[in-house]
Amino acid sequence: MLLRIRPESDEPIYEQIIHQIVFQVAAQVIDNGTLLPSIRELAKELLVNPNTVARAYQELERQGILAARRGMGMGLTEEAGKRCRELRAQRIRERIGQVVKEALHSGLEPDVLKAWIEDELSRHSARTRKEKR
Amino acid sequence: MLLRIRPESDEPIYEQIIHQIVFQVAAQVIDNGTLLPSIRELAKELLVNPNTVARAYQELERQGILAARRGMGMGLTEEAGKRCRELRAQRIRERIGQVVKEALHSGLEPDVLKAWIEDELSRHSARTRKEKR
DNA sequence: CATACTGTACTATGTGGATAGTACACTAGC
DNA sequence: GCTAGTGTACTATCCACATAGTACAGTATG
Repeated sequence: MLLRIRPESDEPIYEQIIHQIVFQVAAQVIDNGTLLPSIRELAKELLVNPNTVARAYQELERQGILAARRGMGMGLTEEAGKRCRELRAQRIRERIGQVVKEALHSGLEPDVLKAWIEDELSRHSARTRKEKR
Repeated sequence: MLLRIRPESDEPIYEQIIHQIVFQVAAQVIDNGTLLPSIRELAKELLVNPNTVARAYQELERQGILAARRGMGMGLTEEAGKRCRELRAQRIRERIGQVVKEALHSGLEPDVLKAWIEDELSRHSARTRKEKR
């Protein structure tokens, strides 16, 4: 499982883990029923404390995306795909709304904002077409 | 000066103060050369600790937007307008880029993303046309 | 000059995120 | 049954943000 953690980010590490797993499940990079790496294993891979991974896993379990299997690890639920797509939509729409609201509220002309959005859209979709990074 | 502080936000209070002042200067709601409310005064108005306001003012001074006038308060620089418009563009473009990158990287179809953006754009520009909230 | 305001600089406390380390109960696999 | 791995639950420490309170140097204003 490929996760990119930025310790210096404003977003807490345990939330980065949560949302990146949610996004990968939504993108079907990880399929329903898959067994995720154990807390200690993922912690070692991400150079992060096991407690931090445990907190992320607990939150995902609370939302019905993960289910604990003692002695084996944490597995994805059957509803994981559906729920993750819902969460992805919720997160993205909320963040778009924040930026747009903030930008217009700051007196920025809507045309300029739309131009910037188009710019970023083409920039990142160009990268997506070729490879991931 | 109208600032809306959300103590429960992920964004630290002192950063909220900074970026809201920057945005209002960029929008020319506050003109160059204006004298801002004193640290203690603004702190009382925002129901926030004076130290928090002081930290925001110090950062704005460090960026050449504010200048301290002992006994009077903090006043906007002559370059304040220009610098604040630069900072506004930087902040907005960066946040747009993050959301777009995240969304496309999560396997979301570009068409869906564009639809969501159009939705939020029309929603908030409708509000802007009438009043602020 | 005297007062009241200004910004600035401290110390101390509380909270949440993150780390470190330990311990316990459960289970797959040999 | 044993071992090694699993999730879970603690305690302790560190750091940043925010708060509370005090003190000091400079200045506008009377």
